[in-house]
Amino acid sequence: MGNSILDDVFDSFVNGAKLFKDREVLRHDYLPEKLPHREDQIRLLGSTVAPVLKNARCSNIFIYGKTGTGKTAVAKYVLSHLESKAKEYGAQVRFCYVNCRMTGSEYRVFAALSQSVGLSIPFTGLSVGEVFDRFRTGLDQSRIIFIIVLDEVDALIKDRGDAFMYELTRINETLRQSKVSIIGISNDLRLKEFLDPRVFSSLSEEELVFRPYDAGELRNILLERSKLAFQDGVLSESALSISSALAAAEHGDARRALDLLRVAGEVAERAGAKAVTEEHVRQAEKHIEHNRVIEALKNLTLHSKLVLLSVYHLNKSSASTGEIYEVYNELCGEMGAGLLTQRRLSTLVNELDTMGLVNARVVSMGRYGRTKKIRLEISRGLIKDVFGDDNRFSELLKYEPKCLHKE
DNA sequence: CGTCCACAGGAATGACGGGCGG
DNA sequence: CCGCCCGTCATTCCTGTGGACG
Repeated sequence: MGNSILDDVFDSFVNGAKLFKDREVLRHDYLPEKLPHREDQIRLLGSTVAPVLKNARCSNIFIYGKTGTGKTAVAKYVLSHLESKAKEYGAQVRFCYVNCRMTGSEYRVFAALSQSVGLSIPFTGLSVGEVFDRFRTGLDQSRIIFIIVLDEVDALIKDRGDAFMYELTRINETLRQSKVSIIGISNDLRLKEFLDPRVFSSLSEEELVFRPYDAGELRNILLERSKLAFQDGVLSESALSISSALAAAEHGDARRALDLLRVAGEVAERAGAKAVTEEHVRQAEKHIEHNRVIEALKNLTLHSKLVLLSVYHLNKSSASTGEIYEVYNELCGEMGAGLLTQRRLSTLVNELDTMGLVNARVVSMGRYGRTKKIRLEISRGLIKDVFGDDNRFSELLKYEPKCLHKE
């Protein structure tokens, strides 16, 4: 019977210690019934939106806080409760949650808003202004109080500007039968610097700041969730503490803490352990980072890969833009790809930097110009692994650029 | 103390694939 | 099918600049 290597895997999965009760609870999009240490914010947001229950428009609100401080969770929590209350009181309230970064463009944001007032909008083809007009008329006809939640709105403003925000904040002036309130959520506390003062003041009739969690608070959050997520007594005290401590060090990111704990649980389960230990959390940390990088590498475009390979080939503590361009130039020739300008390469390098694959900072070398110093941020072994598996790149991995050999 | 290197990085513009309404 | 508009990627042209060298 025991004829396959899988038997072990399956058997230990079924018979081995079951650690999880419900691992979904540890996903960061899970909305718990209690949000520890956010009672104040919940009350404040709640009292701000409460007027809609009497069919009055509520103030616009701006919410600040770094990632994993519970902004999204609190907003969704309050609004879902508001929604059921509104049914109870028969208030004509509807809300629409849009994550601006995921949604991508102002066009798609307006499309999403339109959809939630019952319009269907083609995912491309119309002008932004047209979509906005349709949204406005559609909204007005629905005769409702409409609450718009724009999550991660900073992402959109930074690369599209705030013109669309201006339109949105002024929309009430042209509505007869509906009213709009806006809840903006930003990860960047300096967002006001990017905003037209008129937009900013109208947007932040109320402001709400989310402080990062400290290690103790994170510990409480994890404790609450782990009661639902794990079997009793499976999670060690030390695993709990180290998860909170690691996440607290990373600007108090609860999302991070939950990820660590979930992956640690998976690691422990796979190892057939009876409990989740500190060591499992440490492995989870590596595991998460490893996956993140591999995923990022795979999704790079052709030229970004070539640029990264160029940095790899230079193989020194820091290379300049010019050096990289030389190697990149050769690599392009080697694989017969058309080459991009140095200007373009420069922005590709910046992208690699924000992804954390590479470290780039501008330095001046005085008489010898001004350039970016670029260093690989990930292990060379990882690059070998990922690119070695790809036929198109395995050759380039071994290729020795000529420009590196002239004295 | 000015020069001048080797780029940085903004702005404007264009090519391209995709999708619309008419 | 056309004319129009979209977002994305890329090019071209450009002005700006920290600081070692002379």
